[in-house]
Amino acid sequence: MADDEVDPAPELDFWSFIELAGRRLREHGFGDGLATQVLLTLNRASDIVTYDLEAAVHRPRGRSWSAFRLLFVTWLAGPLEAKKAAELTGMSRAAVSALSKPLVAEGLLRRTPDERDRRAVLLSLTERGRREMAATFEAQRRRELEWTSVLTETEQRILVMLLDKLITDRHQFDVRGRR
Amino acid sequence: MADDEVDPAPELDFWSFIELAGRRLREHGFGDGLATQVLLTLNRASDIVTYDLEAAVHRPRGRSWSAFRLLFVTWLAGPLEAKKAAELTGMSRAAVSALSKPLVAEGLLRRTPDERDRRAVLLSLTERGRREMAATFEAQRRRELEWTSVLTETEQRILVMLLDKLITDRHQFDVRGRR
DNA sequence: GATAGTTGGTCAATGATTTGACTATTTCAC
DNA sequence: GTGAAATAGTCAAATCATTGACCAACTATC
Repeated sequence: MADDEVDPAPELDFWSFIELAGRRLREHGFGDGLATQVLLTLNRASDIVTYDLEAAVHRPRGRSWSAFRLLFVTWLAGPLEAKKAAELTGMSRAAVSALSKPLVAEGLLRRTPDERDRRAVLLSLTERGRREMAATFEAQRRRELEWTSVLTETEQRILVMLLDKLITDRHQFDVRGRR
Repeated sequence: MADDEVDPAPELDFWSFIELAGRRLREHGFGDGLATQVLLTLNRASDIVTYDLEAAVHRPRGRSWSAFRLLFVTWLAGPLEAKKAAELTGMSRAAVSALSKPLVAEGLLRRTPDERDRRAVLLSLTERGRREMAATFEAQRRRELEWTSVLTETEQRILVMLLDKLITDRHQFDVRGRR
């Protein structure tokens, strides 16, 4: 039966796949596939950029992407509870706990008991941590600018606005996610 | 009270953090932080949506997000080499190998040796696999529509266009990423 | 103010994915 | 053709993050 042999599509990369997918979904009666295309492209773009930043900026400096995120929010949001750091970075409290251990040992991060709530721990950067973050962020920023420079400033603002809109209005339907 | 330290920012969530970050980066002399904001928002949006789709659609059906992605590309791109499936889904060949094992055992996926290249294996869906994917994708599609319905069709097309632009032109600088 | 329930952080176990080594095959150069 | 280099898939080891259990501390209610 000739249902199985779809033509091998000689040069099938991610982009032609998206097109192919749209066509097939339409054949299967699944509408125009625009929503699928939006989310597929969103995920792919995020993965590619993140992978690049990690590989180009952070791994060479001996840091994981997650460690960078933790240092980054601590750098900018001042002394904050581990719980808050977990929320802002989008990781679990356990992950923050595990990640912070070596960073404290290396002298980048400080953990001070919270006066007001003795269960909690406040995270802040040491002077050394601040210096490293300033340097690391400068490198990351350069890379970010390379990525975003293919868009005009207006396009960048529109992009942010559309992404904001996409995830800010999500309370319309059941939200059980962790953030 | 004189909070000589950084004020604890009572209601600090991801969105106010983005604003705070912009302000702080400006203070530190790092420009307007627009590039940072673009990429931060991109990652966050992708994470939130993906997490939701996995939790709402796939985990309840006993599938991981990765397994779904593998089945999805196999469904739409017909019989394809494991290598190609890895490229399209953005995972490693080893991951495809590992993921496909239980799917074959469950009778959703078929692995047939490639006639032309006896090193390679062709992945395709069984009849049962096709039925499951049709049902699963219908559920995923409904969820996708809920997400994207806060944007007009034009906005969705612009979003895709901007994301395409962001990652298509990346060959300007060193690309060593895996895709 | 005692007690029940909640919350913050940590630990152990689990699951998932990557990298690198290895085998089998193919491709290329001569 | 023959041998060297490259490639597809798999396996083992290592990495990393999540969940759930747990303890300590806080909060609310009686």
